[in-house]
Amino acid sequence: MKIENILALAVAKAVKELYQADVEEQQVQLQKTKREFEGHLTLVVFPFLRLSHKKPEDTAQDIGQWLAEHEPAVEKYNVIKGFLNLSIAPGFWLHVLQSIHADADYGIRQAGADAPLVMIEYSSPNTNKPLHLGHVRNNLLGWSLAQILQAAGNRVVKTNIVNDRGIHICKSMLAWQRWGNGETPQSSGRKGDHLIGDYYVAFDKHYREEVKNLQQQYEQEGMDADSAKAKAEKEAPLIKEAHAMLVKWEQGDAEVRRLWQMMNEWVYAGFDETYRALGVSFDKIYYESDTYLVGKQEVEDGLARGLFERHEDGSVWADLTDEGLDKKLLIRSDGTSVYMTQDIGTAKLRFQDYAIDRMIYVVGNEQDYHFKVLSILLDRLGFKWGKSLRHFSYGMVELPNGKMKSREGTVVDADDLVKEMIGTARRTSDALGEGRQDKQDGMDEAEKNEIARIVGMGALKYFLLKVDARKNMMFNPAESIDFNGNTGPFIQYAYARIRSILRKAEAEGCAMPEQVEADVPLNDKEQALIQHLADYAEIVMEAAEELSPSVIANYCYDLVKEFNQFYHDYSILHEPDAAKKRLRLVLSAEVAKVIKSGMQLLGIEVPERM
RNA sequence: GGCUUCGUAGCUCAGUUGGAUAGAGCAACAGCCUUCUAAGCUGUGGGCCAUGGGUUCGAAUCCCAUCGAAGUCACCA
Repeated sequence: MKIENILALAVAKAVKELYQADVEEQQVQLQKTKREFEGHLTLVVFPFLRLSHKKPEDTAQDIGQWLAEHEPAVEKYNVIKGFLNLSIAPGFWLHVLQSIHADADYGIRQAGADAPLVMIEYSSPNTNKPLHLGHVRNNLLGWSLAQILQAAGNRVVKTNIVNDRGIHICKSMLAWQRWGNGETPQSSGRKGDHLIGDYYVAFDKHYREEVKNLQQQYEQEGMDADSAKAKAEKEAPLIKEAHAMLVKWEQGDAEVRRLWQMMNEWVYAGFDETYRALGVSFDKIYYESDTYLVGKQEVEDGLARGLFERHEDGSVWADLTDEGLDKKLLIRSDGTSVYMTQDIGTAKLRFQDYAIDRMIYVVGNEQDYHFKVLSILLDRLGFKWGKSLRHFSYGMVELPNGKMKSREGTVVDADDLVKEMIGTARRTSDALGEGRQDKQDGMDEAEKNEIARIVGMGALKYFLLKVDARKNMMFNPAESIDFNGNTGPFIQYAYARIRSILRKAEAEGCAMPEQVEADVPLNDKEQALIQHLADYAEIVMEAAEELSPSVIANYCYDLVKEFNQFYHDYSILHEPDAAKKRLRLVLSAEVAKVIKSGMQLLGIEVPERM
């Protein structure tokens, strides 16, 4: 049982006996005692004043006295204003440490066969360009959320919806046809998604040129600038050709489909590589080309049931004005489907494939409105899960000079970023290796590279996950990523140091004790560490409930900070008192265990040495 | 303009059922490697928690207004 619960119970009892008043266990406010005061847990007594009819100090004194006499876990207490600071007996902390020590999967709940099934959609790339930093944030958040939900006892299905059809793909296809000379990833040595991205950019470049020329022509014919531009954007030969290609695609034209198939395969091969580097994967991948017709059918059915309206030009709309929203287009006048229609189809297929209890979409906050509408539409269409779908809305990554825009070339490419992080990690390791002691002593090249990969990716992942996902975040390519301070490598380093100590202890023949011995005295830092470890199980549940990887990240950082202070002040291997040494070995091992577990929930690996 | 979200140190960020003197890291300065890995530890300086009201024993946290930023309001996805 957790110490907070034990004390809450005891406090309720104390109030009952002292003031003859009933207090719910829930109402008892216990918080960690601030560093500058003595004690471990602090009771806020203000809520009890109306029961005691006494001053805060006296009330705290009363309750403290009672607890010290009746509750064995409370060793002593002190009162500062309305705050009752309680010191917990060392024996209790040893007991807590033992329970953590005995549980190999401490903090993790196994999902039973009847556990809730959560489907989590993330990544959702377009197949016309490579992944960038924004996608990286999405992928890492999605993966981490899946790990956290699983650790909290849910069954989790990770899914991806690939936007593999539409005008954007046709643009790349057209550009490749026109200027590609049959270039392939193999012939050019270029990663497939980048190759396709190049042609998308090429299309845009030529298209803009056409628009510019046409606009000039229209203006000379007497149009004003704005309408000339609008007309030019529609009339440019390239965009008309792309549209014609899209129509052919929808009609199933064999030639176009073959090209589409081939180029998408290139992109998928490229994405797979990036996903592998990021350490993410999916249980089930959906393709928009498979789901958009389902969505269209669903909308037609809804139309037949009078849920939607068809305009004169043939387009289909949902009227959401009674919900305080606008009217929303579902099917274009030319009969093709839009984004919303496809999402309806995808949702339907998913719930056919899985008995989903909970659906979570990891999608950027620029789509808040979209998911609000999707939820209402699914509900109206009669899907009982429509109302309860959850849009995990995360903020965008901003660059010092503004938003990332692929057209303006202000994107941070995912592959480049990964490469750069790993390279920086390697150079940092090499530089530190030249110091007083060679950290890389005895490592071969492969091992050095593997550590650089783990550390570089750890830095990147931690940087993106430690901040509150809902907020926009700033990424300064020049100086943002650091390997010191509140970073992934800081935590990984602490882990590697502990592992090193444990290896040395083992080599000395000092085996890890099965049991934590009772009656070993504890100093403040040891107690604080145990108290910190004791929170982990609750932190995991909290992270799952709030869907917040940053809760885990910040917990791990605090834990490591605490450990580092301990590590600095006390020796472990050189501790002369054998019982004390055994205790510290257990304590260190448990800190390492929790770090590893927490980092795993963030998708971050920990190195045995670095 | 309507709606949504956000505003905490020079910079990047923590701070959730309202609790003590608002915390880290980076950057600056000053210390600590002859003992377990210095990617570390210790110290100094740095704050009108955007602004103004309100709610109460108590507000960075809850409510209202104002200012500022971002997103969205497409026959793009």
